[in-house]
Amino acid sequence: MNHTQLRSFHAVAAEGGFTAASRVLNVGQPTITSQVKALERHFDVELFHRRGRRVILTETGRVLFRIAQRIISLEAEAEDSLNTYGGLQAGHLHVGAVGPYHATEMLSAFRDRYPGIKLSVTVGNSMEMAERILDYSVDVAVLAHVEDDPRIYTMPYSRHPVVVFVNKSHRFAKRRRIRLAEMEGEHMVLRELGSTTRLAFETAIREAGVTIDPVMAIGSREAVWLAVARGIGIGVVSDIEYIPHPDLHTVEVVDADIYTTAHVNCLAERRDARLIRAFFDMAEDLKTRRNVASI
Amino acid sequence: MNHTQLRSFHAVAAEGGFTAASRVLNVGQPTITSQVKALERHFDVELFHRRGRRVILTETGRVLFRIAQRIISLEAEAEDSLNTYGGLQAGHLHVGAVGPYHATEMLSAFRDRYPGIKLSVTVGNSMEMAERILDYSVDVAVLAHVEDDPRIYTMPYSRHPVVVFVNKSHRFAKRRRIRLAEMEGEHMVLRELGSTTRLAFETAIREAGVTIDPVMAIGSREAVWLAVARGIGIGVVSDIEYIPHPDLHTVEVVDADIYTTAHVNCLAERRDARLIRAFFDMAEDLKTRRNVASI
DNA sequence: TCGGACCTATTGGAAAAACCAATGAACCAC
DNA sequence: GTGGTTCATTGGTTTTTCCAATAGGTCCGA
Repeated sequence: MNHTQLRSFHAVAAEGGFTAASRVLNVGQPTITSQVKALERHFDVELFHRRGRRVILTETGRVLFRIAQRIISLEAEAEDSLNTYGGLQAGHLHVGAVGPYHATEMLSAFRDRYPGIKLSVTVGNSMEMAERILDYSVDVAVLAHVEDDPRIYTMPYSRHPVVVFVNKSHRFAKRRRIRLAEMEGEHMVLRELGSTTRLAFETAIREAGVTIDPVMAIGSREAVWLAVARGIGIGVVSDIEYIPHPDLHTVEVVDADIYTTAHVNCLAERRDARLIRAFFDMAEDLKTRRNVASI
Repeated sequence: MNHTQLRSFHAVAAEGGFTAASRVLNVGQPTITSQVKALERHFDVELFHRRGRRVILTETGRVLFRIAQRIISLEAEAEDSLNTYGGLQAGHLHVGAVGPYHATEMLSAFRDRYPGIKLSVTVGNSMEMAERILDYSVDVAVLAHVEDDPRIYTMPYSRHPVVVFVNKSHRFAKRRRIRLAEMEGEHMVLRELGSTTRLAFETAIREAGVTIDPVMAIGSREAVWLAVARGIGIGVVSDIEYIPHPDLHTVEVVDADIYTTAHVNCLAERRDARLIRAFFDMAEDLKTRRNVASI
């Protein structure tokens, strides 16, 4: 059975005539005639009684019409559904992030722009996020780290200075700015080796010929924060990630360009998937707006 | 949305791959690829994640698949239904007849051959039957009368001698055969003017130059039968229509070829409608079988 | 009862779609 | 690696769909 034939039949039955059906389907009337006739001939049934210029469903036709109506209605439903997803009025975007800091702004903007899209956020380190991108369990990920993998597409999003933060009793506690050289020999609490912030900081001091004393490496931002609050050492953090604390104080490093860059990542081959493109477009807009605002 | 695309999508989702889908649908694999791709491009959605040689439904794809399954299943139902009607395993045939006499044999044979077809029988006179054929309220009609209407197709079915029947006290009651001339001046109980039996009989006696005395014309076979039983006159009837009665006796007319012919009729343009053709074919078979049996 | 309006059927040819064979590229199991 | 399997791409062919023109019929009102 041909679907065009079924659609023609349905229109004729619904509109009560071949000509009326042809108008509804935007085709010529002979087309309708031949489609319905082909359907009748193929199954060797009569679907309509042609009484002069009136057509009346036969019993067979009535049975078919009931089924056809359900099919047509389901097709409309399918089309609606696809339009809804394609038009970004429904859908589900899985977002990965190494921490909520960079991602929240984007998630909030995305939610405002596409209220119908469900958002799920997975938090994990950069390596985990890269894996999840590759196995489709997240659609986009906001990372500081840049994956060196041709399968992953990366867009720089925002640049954040790395600041030093110290306990209130530390000698830097009264300072607003320091120079890098002043950190020589400082006890420091650092993140684990893979941390992008740590990498940026260590690159900077190595270039400046400064050496520090890494007293502790901890695998969590909050743990570092607490350790510094207790005076175990001083810490470094991306300014956007810094959480105020009564015992803590931040200090700007003036003579070095230490920063981390947040990137939006996705599977390269999915760069143009509807939802993913929408997320990147929105990130692009946020970036531009911030630049304009800062002028 | 194109139906071919939907079918391809459904097969891929159901079979778990493009190649598997192409085998099920008996088309080449490139066809499937292009159909699904076209569907995705048209609505700007992703339906499958292509993970190497494995394909996995996206959320959008899952939603569409559920709808597509229902559509495909309804299409199978529609096709089944049409095959059932086309294969004469279901359907409804409206049969008209002037009396049950000629029709019952055919109805019985038809029911045996096509047990799934519902039969409705409408009884009425020839003129009513002709009208009902023309307005589609009966599909076929078994009549003695031949309609002189080009829109009605007619097939002769069986020829039945017209016999005379008399009351036990009549002078013919002891006879097996009479000649037509012997009926000169007889009191006769006849049917109404339109009766085919009456017409055949009157034509025969006119040709033979015999005149009779029509004492009564009654519009019902049963009424004539009763009138003759009471001795009001003698009657004529098609032998197949004759119903025995203790007070009645049938007499054959040997020197005249008086008979009626049962015809099967239908709307000429519907001669090849499946059910109608089946009825005619069956009538043809019955006729042939009777001729063979009579040799 | 006659003609205009309206409807379905038919036909031949044009436009569009579905389709395939061949081939490429990526992946997986051995 | 290597062969077997899978999806993607390309071009050209076959099939389907479609239309314009037209015929033949019914219906309705003058």
